[in-house]
Amino acid sequence: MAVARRPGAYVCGIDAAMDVIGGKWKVLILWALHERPCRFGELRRELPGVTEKVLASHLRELEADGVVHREEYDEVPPRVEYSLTPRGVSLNEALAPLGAWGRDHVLAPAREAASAPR
Amino acid sequence: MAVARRPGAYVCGIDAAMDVIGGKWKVLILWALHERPCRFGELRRELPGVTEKVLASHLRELEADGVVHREEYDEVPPRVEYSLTPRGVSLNEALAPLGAWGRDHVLAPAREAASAPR
DNA sequence: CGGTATCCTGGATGATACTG
DNA sequence: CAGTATCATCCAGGATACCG
Repeated sequence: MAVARRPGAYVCGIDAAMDVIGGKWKVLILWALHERPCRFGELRRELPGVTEKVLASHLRELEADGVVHREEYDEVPPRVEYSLTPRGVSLNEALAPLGAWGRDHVLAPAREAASAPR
Repeated sequence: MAVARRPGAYVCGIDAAMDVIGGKWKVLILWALHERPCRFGELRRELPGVTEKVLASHLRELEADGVVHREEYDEVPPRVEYSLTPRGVSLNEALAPLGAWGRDHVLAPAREAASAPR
């Protein structure tokens, strides 16, 4: 993924968007920030298993893609807060149908067609 | 990605869905099949740059996830046709807003809010 | 607290050749 | 035509350590 927004070569909008959310933790970061702005340490706790390096790298990419805003407070101790930009909010909204699909078709195995709702 | 549908451990529907469409070419395969059923060789031509191995592997995973149907005709020469299942169609529909977002926010650089981002 | 700097590994992807 | 088999490569992601 590195820095999303590869030079040209997008076939359609979907793979362009995939390039923005293509990191392993990116949609989860967006999901967490969707609920409220978070500090670095908070995000780390929200995403069990992510390393600092990867979290920092994903945040920088999301910032470069204009979906995450980074607000740095020049205090001691240092404080940085991440939040969604309007673009990030709209991305999250565009992701919602996909989330619903995943819930219905991946997370809820049975109870799809019209039979045996457990 | 291997075989999407990792054992548990999904935080929300979105990353579950991401696991299904997480291959480099998967959304493009879905996009191509959305227009019409395709044979293996057709798909290969639709996706310039994909190798046979990766295409076959992605197709098998999409089939295992129930979004692609594989119809094998026992003829000479051999013929196999891939198409979307109803589940695949709904996945594609869930992907549409994301595609629209990518078009508006990644492919079309300017002309967004009312100013000049980037 | 909020990172950066290195080094490293595994899995996804690619190239090529071969088969039913 | 529609793959499979093998080998090579690339790089996102992870582990660890250190810095302002």
